Amino acid sequence: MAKNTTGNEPQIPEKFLKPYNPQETEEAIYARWEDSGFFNPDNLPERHNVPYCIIMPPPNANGRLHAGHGLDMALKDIAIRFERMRGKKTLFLPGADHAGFETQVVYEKKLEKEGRSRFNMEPKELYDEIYEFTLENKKLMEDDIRRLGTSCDWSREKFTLDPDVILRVQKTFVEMYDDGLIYRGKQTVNWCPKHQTSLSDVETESNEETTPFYHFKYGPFEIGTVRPETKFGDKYVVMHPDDARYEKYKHGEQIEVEWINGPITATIIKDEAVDPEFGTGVMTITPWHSQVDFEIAKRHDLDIEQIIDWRGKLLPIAQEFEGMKIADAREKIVEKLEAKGLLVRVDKDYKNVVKRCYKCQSMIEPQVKDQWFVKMQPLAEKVIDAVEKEDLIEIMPEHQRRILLHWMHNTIDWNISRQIIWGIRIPAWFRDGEAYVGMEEPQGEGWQADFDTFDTWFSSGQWPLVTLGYPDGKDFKTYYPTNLMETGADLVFKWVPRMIMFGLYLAKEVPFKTVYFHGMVNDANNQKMSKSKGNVISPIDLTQKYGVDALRMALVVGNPAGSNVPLSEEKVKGYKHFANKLWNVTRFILIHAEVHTGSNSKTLYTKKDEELLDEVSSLSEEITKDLELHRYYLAAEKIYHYVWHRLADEILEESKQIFEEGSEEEIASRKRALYEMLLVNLKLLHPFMPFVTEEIWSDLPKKDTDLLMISEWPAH
RNA sequence: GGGCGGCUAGCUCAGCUGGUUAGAGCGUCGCAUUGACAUUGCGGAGGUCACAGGUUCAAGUCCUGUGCCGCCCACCA
Repeated sequence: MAKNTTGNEPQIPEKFLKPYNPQETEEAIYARWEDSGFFNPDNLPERHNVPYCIIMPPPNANGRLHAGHGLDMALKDIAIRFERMRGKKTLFLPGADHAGFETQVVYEKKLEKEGRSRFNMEPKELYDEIYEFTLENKKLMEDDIRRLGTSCDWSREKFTLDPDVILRVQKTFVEMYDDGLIYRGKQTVNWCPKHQTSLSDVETESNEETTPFYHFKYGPFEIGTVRPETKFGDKYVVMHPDDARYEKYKHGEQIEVEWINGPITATIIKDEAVDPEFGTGVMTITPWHSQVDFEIAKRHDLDIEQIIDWRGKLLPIAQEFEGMKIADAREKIVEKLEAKGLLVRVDKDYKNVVKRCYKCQSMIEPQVKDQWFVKMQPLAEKVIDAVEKEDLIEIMPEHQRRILLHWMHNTIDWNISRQIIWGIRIPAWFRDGEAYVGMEEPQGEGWQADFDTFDTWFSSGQWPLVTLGYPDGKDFKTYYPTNLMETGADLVFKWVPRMIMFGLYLAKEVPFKTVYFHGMVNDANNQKMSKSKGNVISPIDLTQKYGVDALRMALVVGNPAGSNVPLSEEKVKGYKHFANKLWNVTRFILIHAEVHTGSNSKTLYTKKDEELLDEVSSLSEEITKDLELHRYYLAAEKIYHYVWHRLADEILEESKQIFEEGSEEEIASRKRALYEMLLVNLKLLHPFMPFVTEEIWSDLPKKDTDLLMISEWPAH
C-alpha cells in the first residue's frame, strides 16, 4: 500500500506509485481479454445485437509481422473496439495466408542455404516440408498479432489451406469453367527461369534499363533488336501495310536472306502493329518469346517456335550456340553477325523497359504455355457497375476509387496457373490434348492430373466468402457483406478488385461496404524500409521497448487514409510518455477522489464543473464522428491533446487550487467531476491504447463493467 | 507513353463541405519546477500556404496553367 507518512495520505493501489510499465502488464491483459470470451461475438452481452464485421487480411504465414502489419492491425482493432463498445456484435475474423509463391520463395532460400534444391525433391516431400515450415511460422505470426493487442476471434481463425477453403476455391474454378469464364489457352506468359513458374503481371517489376540496341542487315532491310539471342527463328519480316517505303514488298512474298547460321527464306508480313516511325519501320518477329510478336503470328497463322528453353538456355535451333545462356550467347552472336558484315551499328545507351521477377530480379522470359485464364472482362464489368454506377462501396481515400476503376476498365485476362507445388491444386485432368475440369478425377484410363496450383490471389480473392462459410454458413448469413475492408494501398490491384469480383460472381453482393486503404510505414526519414537499406524497424522490438499502446498511437496519429507514415523511435517514445502521463493523471485523481470521498456523494456539480463535463461530452461526440468517418488520425490526436493539454495541464492544475482554497461544495463537485472525466477519457482512449486504459480500469473503484473492453461508449 | 499524389514553420505533417489574428508534434530559445509526472510546466521566435492567372464580398481551401518531387501502370521491336 501507499507510503503513509502523514496519516492523511490516500490509500491508492501501489502500482500507481511507480511509472507505468507496459512489459509487466500487457501479456496478462491480453490473456484476460481472451479468457473473457468477448472476442467472440457470440459471447457478447445482449446489448450487442447489430452485427459488425471486419475480415483480417491474412498475413503471410512465413515469418514475423513487419511495421506495416502493425498499422494494419492497429487501424482495424481501433474500428472493432470502437464498434464493440458502441454495442455492435463485433466479429474480427483472423486468418493466415499460405502465400503460395511468396512462401515457396522463402523456403527455397532456406533450401539453398542448406545446399539443397527443390528440383531434386519429390513434390510430396517438398510440399510436406513447406507445410511444416509454414505451420511453425504461422504460430509466430499469430503471437505477433496477439502481442499487438488485436481483439480478433481466434476460434474462427482461417488458414488459406484449410480443407473447406481448398474445396470452395476448387468449386469456384469448376463453376467458372462451366460458366465459360475460365479457359485454357496457349498464351504468352511471364516466365521466371529461376523459379520455374509463370507469374502474373503484378508479380513482375518493369524498370527502365540501358541495353545495347543492335541494328542488323536482314536481306534488303535493316532491323533493330535488344535481343539478338532470340533471332534464330526469325523468318518473318514485318512492316506496316501503309508504309510507302516498302510498297514493293508484298504480303506473303518470300525472299532469301543471309542470317546467323546461313541463308534462310524469309516471308514478308504486313501488320498494323508495326510503328513506321520506330527505327526503319521493319522488324523480324520471335513469336514464342514476345507477346506482340505472338499476337502478330496468331493473326497471320505463322509458325511459332521456341528458341530459349525453360531454364533460359538456347535450344538446338541455335546450332553452335545450343545450350548457352542468354547473356553469353548474345555477345557471341553479335560477334558472328559482325564478322559476316551484318552488323550495322550499336546504340550503346538505348533505354528500354525490362521486366524482372519481383522476387529474384531474374529477367522475365516471355514463353508460350498452356495455362488457365480467367476471362476478366465480364467480371470486371460487374465490378465497374457496383463501384462506379451503383456506388455500393465507399473507398477511402477517394482517389483510390479512380485507380481501382481504371484498372478494371483496362484489365487483361488473368493467368491463374502456377508451376509451384505450394498452393491449391487446380482440379483439372488432361488426356491426349483433351482437358477435363471437375471436382473428381474423370473415369477412364490415361488421365493425367494438372500439376499446377492456383495463383494465390485466386484463393485469397474469395477470402470474405470462405472465411464466413459461403454459401450456407451461419456467419455468412449474419456478417456478409462485411463492414470494413482495411488494407494496404498496394493491394488496390492485387487483392481488392478480385474480392469484389468474386463476391459479385458468387454471392451476387459486394463483400464489404467500405474499403480503407492505408499507406506504407516508412522509416523516420519517410524512406521505404528495406533490408538492403538496413532501415527496417521491427514493430515487436518497439513494443518491447515502449509498449504496444505507444506503437499504435505513433502509427495512427497524423496518418490519414492513403498516406505513408514515417515511423521514428522518437515518436513512439513520445507516446510512451503519454501513457505514463495518463497513468499519473489517474494517480492524481485517485488520490484526491479517495481523500475527499465522504458522505456528500449527492452533491450536485458546480456550474463550472458542469461546463467541464459538457466539454468532455462534446469531445466524445466529435471523436465518435471522426471514428465513424474513419478519421482515426484526427480522433487519436484529439483525445491525446485533450488528456495532456486540457485535462492535465489546465483542469488538474486548477483543481489543485480548488482543493486548497475552494469551498466544501466546490471540492466535492470537482473530485466527482474529475473521476467522471477520467472514466470518459479512458473509454475514448481505449480503442487506441487498449492496454494502459484496461490496466487503469481494472483498479478503479467504481465503473459500469468489469472490463473496459465492453464498457459503454460515451457518445452515440 | 498513360494514370495518381504531394508542394503549408528548421523537420514530419494536420487544416473536413471556401468564412475572424493559419495549427499540432518534434526541434530551437528563454523562464520556472522535486511535483500527480524518472517521461514536468509556462512563454517566445519562426510561415508572401511552390509559382502565375482566374472565380468570389471572402481562397491554404474551388478552377486553369507552369515548375519541381514522389508513386503506380504500360507488349515500340
